[in-house]
Amino acid sequence: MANPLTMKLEQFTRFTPEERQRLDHLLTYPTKTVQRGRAIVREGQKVGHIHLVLTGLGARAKTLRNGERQIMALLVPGDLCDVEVFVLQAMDHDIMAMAETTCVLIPEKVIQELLTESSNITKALWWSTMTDSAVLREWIVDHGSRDAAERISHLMCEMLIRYRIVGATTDDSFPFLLTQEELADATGMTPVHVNRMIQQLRAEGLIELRGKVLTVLDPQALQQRARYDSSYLHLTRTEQRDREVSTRAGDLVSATGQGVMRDVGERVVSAFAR
Amino acid sequence: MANPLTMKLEQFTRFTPEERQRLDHLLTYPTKTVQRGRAIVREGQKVGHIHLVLTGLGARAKTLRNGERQIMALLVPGDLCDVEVFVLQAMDHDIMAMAETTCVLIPEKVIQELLTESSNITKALWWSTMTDSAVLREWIVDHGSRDAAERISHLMCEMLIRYRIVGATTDDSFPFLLTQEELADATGMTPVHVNRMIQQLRAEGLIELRGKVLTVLDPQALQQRARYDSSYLHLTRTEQRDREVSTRAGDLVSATGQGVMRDVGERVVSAFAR
DNA sequence: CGTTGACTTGACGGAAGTCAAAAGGTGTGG
DNA sequence: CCACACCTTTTGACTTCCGTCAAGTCAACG
Repeated sequence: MANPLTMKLEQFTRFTPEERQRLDHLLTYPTKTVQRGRAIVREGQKVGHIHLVLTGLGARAKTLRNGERQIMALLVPGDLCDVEVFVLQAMDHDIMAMAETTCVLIPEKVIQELLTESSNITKALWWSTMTDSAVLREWIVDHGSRDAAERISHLMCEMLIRYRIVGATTDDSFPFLLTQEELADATGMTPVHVNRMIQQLRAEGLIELRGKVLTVLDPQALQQRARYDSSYLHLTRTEQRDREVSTRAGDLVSATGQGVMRDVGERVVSAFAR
Repeated sequence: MANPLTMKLEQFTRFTPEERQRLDHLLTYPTKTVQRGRAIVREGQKVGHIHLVLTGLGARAKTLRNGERQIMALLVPGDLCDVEVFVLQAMDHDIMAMAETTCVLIPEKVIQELLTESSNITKALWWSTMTDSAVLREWIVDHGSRDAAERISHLMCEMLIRYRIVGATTDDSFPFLLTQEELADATGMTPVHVNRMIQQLRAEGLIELRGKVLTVLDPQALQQRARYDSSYLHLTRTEQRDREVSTRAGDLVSATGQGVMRDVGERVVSAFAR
């Protein structure tokens, strides 16, 4: 199986065959599958391992006293759920499964070893948490400065890129596992209004959403509609970093692996070229 | 001068005299003072040192094409501005001075040395970035699930605690350096409506805001008004961690230093006891 | 074929945005 | 020390985007 974590981190750096092996080794730990609507990790909990999403979709969520729920982040395959366990007492929010979701449970000390032994992987993991913060900031901009239609299209643009990075898109289609109610929880609006906005985006010929698959009909136009600018994802792998690791052996797809990865990177960037 | 970074990090752990000295040493690096309205760090920039706020107030902000500005985070004394420089290519947002602000410029490699040499300080810095993320998430909840009056009072509750941590409050008063327009940029509303909500909070007898000083007249009530729950700040220093460092020498205030720090910690927690 | 959950549609109300103008501070220079 | 400019705060009238409530459609599934 492809390693979504590796695919994601390779947006930042290139790994040596040994580093890739180390990352692949992480997938050998026990997995846990959670049904839609149930919690992957609960607020107040403190567990000894880190959850890495392999398939499905997770969401960081807080439920307020009045029963209202706010989704603060979405976790796609390749995302780490709870790096905070290293230092924090307990989770300050829930992580819910928005669809049947499978995670690997990586023991805390395995990550810690990784962090001490490979500075390249360490940097990449650091990059990962930094971009997670950048996504949080962008969501604040979303809620503060964009109207309903923009918020929804912005989220769709972001998801398209993030799914593409882990190779979960076919052209401009990808699994859109949120119900409209959950989408409402994520964008801070009502399900009714979410529905109206989706209709509108459909009417504008920007998207097609049927079943649980979203097809972006005109990425350029959708991006413009959302006032989307992907720079906050910090995707561009630099020439300098590329040179640091001069040779790269084939990966999952053996001989053609390198080509595949390059393709992904280029497609991701080019989809929303400014 | 008191070290606001130390004061903040001691919410998480206790330091040995040596560790405190290392932290104090950071303040000896050159400082930079930025006038209100000017940038401390600009989007796209990549500098070789890290900014630590000593006095004043900074704000992470993005300016959209239409001139609208969104403030995504506020930086009070003791906050680090740009830890991302370690791994990211460039800043994806500006850091603006909301008032005359003084920062120390700590060379990147000094921080890196710190991270490799003292695991206690490393953990504390890690805690700091984790709580920064938690604050971002809470701001998303704010924008998504709270109405105008709640958003403003929530921000005031948060600021009261954060200023108290670094010893910048007198009772329940603290410097409130944002104009109503800037407050509007932070809460995602219009200056006019911010004004109306402030009037309302005044009328309800919750706050007093004159000049640049905010006095919280009834912390309990304001907290309730904002549906505020400080647990996302992860302030509670555990008994376990307290035992790890059994003795603590006096600090800035020499003999009475320990007592002072304890006081701060207790006051911070007790102010908003659940 | 009835039940359930997700999506859709319409009518109405309200919180917050918009526009505009006045009032209150504050600093600077004459 | 006044006068002026400038910024911030305040207030009022009007508009609009989105929330609310409620009913209705549709597909999936036992």
